[in-house]
Amino acid sequence: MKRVTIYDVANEAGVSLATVSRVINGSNVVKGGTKQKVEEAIEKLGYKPNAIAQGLALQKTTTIALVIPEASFTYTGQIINGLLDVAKIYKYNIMLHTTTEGINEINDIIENIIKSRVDGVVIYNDKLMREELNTLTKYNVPIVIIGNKVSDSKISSVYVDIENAVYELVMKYLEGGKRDIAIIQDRKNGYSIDQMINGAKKAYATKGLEFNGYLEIPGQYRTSYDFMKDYLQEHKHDLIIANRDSQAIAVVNAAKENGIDIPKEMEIVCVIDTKYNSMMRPQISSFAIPSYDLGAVSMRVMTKMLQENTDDIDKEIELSYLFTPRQSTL
Amino acid sequence: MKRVTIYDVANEAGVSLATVSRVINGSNVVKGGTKQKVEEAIEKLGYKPNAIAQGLALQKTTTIALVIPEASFTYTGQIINGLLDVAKIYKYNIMLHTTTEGINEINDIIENIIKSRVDGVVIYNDKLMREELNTLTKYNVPIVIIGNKVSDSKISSVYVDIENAVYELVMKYLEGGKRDIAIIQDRKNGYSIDQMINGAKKAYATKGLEFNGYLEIPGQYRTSYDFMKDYLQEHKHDLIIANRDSQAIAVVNAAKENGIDIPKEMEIVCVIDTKYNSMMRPQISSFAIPSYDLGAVSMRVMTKMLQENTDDIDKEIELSYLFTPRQSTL
DNA sequence: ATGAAAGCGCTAACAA
DNA sequence: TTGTTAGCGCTTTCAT
Repeated sequence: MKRVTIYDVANEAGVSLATVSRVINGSNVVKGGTKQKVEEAIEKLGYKPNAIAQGLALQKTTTIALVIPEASFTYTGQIINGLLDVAKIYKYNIMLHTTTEGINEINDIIENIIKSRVDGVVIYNDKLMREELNTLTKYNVPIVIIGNKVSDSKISSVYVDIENAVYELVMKYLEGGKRDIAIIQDRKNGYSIDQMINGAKKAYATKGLEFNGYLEIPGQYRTSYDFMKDYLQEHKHDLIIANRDSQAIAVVNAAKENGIDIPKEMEIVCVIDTKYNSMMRPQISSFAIPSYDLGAVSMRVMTKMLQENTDDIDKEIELSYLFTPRQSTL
Repeated sequence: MKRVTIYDVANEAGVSLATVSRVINGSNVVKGGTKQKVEEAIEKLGYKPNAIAQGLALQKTTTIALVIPEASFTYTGQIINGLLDVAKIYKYNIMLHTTTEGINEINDIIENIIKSRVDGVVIYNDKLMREELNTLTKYNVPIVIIGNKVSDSKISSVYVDIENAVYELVMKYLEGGKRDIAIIQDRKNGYSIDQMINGAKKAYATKGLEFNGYLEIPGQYRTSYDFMKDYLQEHKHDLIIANRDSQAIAVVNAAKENGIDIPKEMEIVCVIDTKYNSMMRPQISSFAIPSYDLGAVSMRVMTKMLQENTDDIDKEIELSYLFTPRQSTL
């Protein structure tokens, strides 16, 4: 099938290309008869407007870039779903970029994003990349950050106050006389782990105590499970807090291995959970972080930034969590 | 920052825009001195070529569309990772589209894809959408299908022979004297479920038997787990085959609930597993479907279709599986 | 080795 | 109501 352009349609319909343009853009100045003719021509030729050419002429692509860390998608998957659903409503396309480790690559991605002239970019990344973002801002690309609380004239953010979530949780346990609380992670320090630790520290400080239950998986361990299996032989805590359910599950399994009864001897809570948690026995108590909403709201904010004066919109949107007790806590 | 174009660079460097174009495209006819000047100008102005304009001029966008069913991403996530990794290598961008139920929406997506003038589209969808694909082919868009064995001049496919996988598995059990085998699903009939059933049927037929162990979750059950919990009270099988690990896990949990010992009293196998399987107790025996490779190979095939004569390349690529026994089988 | 100019397909101001 | 025309930013012959 030969490429058919707006000229072909104009010819076929016996009108000028401007008229065709008006028809496909739903202008209401076109007379019924001509509109009809044009539509028939479009139908007959199978014409589909070239979004690239439109993009050039209009200086906008109606596509936004989404940047997420490469990996499991078990968690980010929900974010993507939320984002995509809203994007669909506003007829935006999504260009997907994933980041691996390595600062160089993130620069490549940003370069790429600028070249592709997307209308905006939504970033979910556990590391805050202030410097890299500056490049984007310099080129006037509107940004929405998921998970970090930051903002300036061209940047909005949508997040959950994890620090406070952990603070409240830890406080509750401290009040209850439980003092041996640990936080586990399995990667380099990420932003959300930082927040969790801060929350715990604050809670301990409130009680005049010092928090030092920070568990980092040593490099020689392949997985959290391997580490915990060994670790739990010597240590036991009142409560272990993990970031994701996968880690919490690893702890549960390791605890079983060591004959530790959960939740009686040790309780476990995770911040983020996925559908797999619902299949676990015991099911992990968690904060119900609204991943889908994180994505959906981000995209919504983005459309706002793209339409309205950026000064008029709320640039920091906090979504709420809800602690959901399950079988891993008393 | 004002938009800087190739003209600005040309001015700054005191050359024509053609020369700038040559420099950014790595032409080797440009004299060292001028090249230097141009590069300095580019650097000074912070110029980034406009991919949209390039796309218009070159009639290609170096982006390909990826179509996947909306949902958990636990499985498709790996496919995406594979695809993205090789897309990166060949400098292709990925436009992500998800399909929900409803034929209408898939047509919207196809329309959208055609308008956006992507160079090709990779589709992973459990339903084969012959008719919809025809639209794409009519517009000469190269297509790679993941999971289905189909091909024609503009279509390639990358898949795993699930039918045969199930056939072999079922044969083994039949040989071992176990005859009560069931296949479970939780959605409308999808392509891979069809294949699984076909595989089972063939195996039974080989033995002169008829296969009728097809379990469909009735509408009134919210989840596989709810259904199985009831179902297993009355029925028990030698072997249950599930498509994904999540379903297999549901069966495991339901079996526990009913005091059925796995694998002694009932064995379970799933076709596709994710990282969560490794956390389960018992871990589900599975075929190690190479999801990542499915994505990576698809993208590789796509790049080939984009470069070479489509007649010269292998259009049906079968990836192999490997049955991996774990704790859910004897 | 470099420049001039046509063209990629479309939009939008301006004319008619 | 419709048509004409000048861009949008870049690539690529064809000259020079």
